[in-house]
Amino acid sequence: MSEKFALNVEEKPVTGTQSIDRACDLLIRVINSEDPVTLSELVSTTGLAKGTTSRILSALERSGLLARSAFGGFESGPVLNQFAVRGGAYTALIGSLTPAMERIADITHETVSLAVTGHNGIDNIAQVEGSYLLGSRNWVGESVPSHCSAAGKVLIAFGGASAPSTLAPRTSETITDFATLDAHIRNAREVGYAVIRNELEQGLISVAIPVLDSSNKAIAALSVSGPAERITPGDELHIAQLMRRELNQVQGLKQEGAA
Amino acid sequence: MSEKFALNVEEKPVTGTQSIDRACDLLIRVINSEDPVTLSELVSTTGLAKGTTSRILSALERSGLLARSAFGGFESGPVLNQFAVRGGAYTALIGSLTPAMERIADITHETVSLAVTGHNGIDNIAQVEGSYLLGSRNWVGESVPSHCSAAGKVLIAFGGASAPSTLAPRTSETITDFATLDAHIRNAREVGYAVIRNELEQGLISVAIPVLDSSNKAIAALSVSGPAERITPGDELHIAQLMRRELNQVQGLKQEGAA
DNA sequence: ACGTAGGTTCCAGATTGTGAAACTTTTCTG
DNA sequence: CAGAAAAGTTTCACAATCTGGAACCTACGT
Repeated sequence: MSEKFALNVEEKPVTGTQSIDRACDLLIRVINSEDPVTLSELVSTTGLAKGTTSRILSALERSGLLARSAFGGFESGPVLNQFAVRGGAYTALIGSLTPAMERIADITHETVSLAVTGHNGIDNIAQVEGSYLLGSRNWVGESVPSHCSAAGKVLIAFGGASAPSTLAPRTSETITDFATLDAHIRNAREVGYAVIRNELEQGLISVAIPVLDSSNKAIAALSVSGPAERITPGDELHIAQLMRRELNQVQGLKQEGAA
Repeated sequence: MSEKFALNVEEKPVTGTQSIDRACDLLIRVINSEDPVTLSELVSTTGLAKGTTSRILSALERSGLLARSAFGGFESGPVLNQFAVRGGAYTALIGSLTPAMERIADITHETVSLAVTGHNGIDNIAQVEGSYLLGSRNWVGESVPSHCSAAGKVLIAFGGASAPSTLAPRTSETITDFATLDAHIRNAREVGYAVIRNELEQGLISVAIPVLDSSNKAIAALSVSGPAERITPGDELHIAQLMRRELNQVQGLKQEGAA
């Protein structure tokens, strides 16, 4: 269960859904874009035929998933915006962990983040700011590769995510070989927490622990992040223990996974 | 622009997107459902073939739009959940109006709501509770038909929504003929606000004003709701004026529509 | 008024999606 | 714990559906 980092290059052809795959791709491109995206932009980035793209986007608009902004260009439609105000599936998790995150931020004065396994990396879904002026900006809604994120390492270590198939470097210290990553994962599994030091961004340290369900599988990761000047290697264990202590006081967490 | 209530029964055949339409329909059914939905449930409610449904749902899952819950059944996937934590497209609007809504709730002690035109009716996207114990429950994330909603009437009156094609009754006092609805709309356009009295639910009164963009088109509706015992016909004008006064103090609203 | 870019519609053709049935897996039930 | 039933997946031949190039519209900008 841990030796194998065999590249998941199982080339499943997956046939019978060309148009739906294209529609999903277009939909995701639009909703992940900050600003409205025009038809032409989508045509050139996807390489699809203009007519095809127009037809698919019209179908998505007709269903209410997308909408056309007043100034031309597509953006998320009423159906998805309404879904967003309802809060999506992470609301319960965020709600139950926010008090603990606030206490950790109070004590450490550093930024505390909550992350889950996303479709393409690790997704940050909540964040509580510490009191230091020098701290992380708000990265809620963003994704990072799992191999250069402390949250990613614990999620992999505790069965909440699978190892990435490629290890793209972000800094000179990013882990780029599977043996080293494996070592980090094994270590995380033993000590119960994981760390990144300069692996995502120069000077950024992050310590993460897993949030486990009733079967001890990670459903999320809690982390504290700050500059290398403040978080020394000697602090890592203490931060992890603090997080674990606060997390243990959260009620009803173990039920979440089994509900 | 106001005489015509001609039923929009333009039977556009719309061809060339059967599979995408089906995929959108399935996706929306899943994300609008409170609990995870199983394949069989979707097969029986949509009438699609089992194999087809399975294939489409797999494609949606592969893209990350849907996910399979631990106990079987489909639910919103990481891509959409991540979209939700980012807040969707209504965040800016809600953020700029919340202070005004809170002031209105302070003064009236009633529930204040914000609604926009949705894909299928009027969507409630934000709500501030008044201090009365007897008040509306939280209906953020829910939709109501436009003809029996005060917000719906002003949205129609000020070009933010089109009149519905059918007038389904909700109570004995729901407007069910187009002539009466037209009269209400015209009146709303003249006086600048709209009211429902027992038209959505017995005993529920609601007064709404439009939130206008730079071209005086309604982009949303602000409303105060409460029981008939407290909100008398004589109060309606005062409530509308109060809302207008508070809304006029909101900065930067007129720009929103033109941004 | 003219030209250009952005977007929609059309249409013949074949690639793609379809659904019934076979097959596998999971969940009841006695 | 077997045996049955329900739930879900895969297969396959067929043709209906989707495709993409080109023609056709707008709506700007000059």
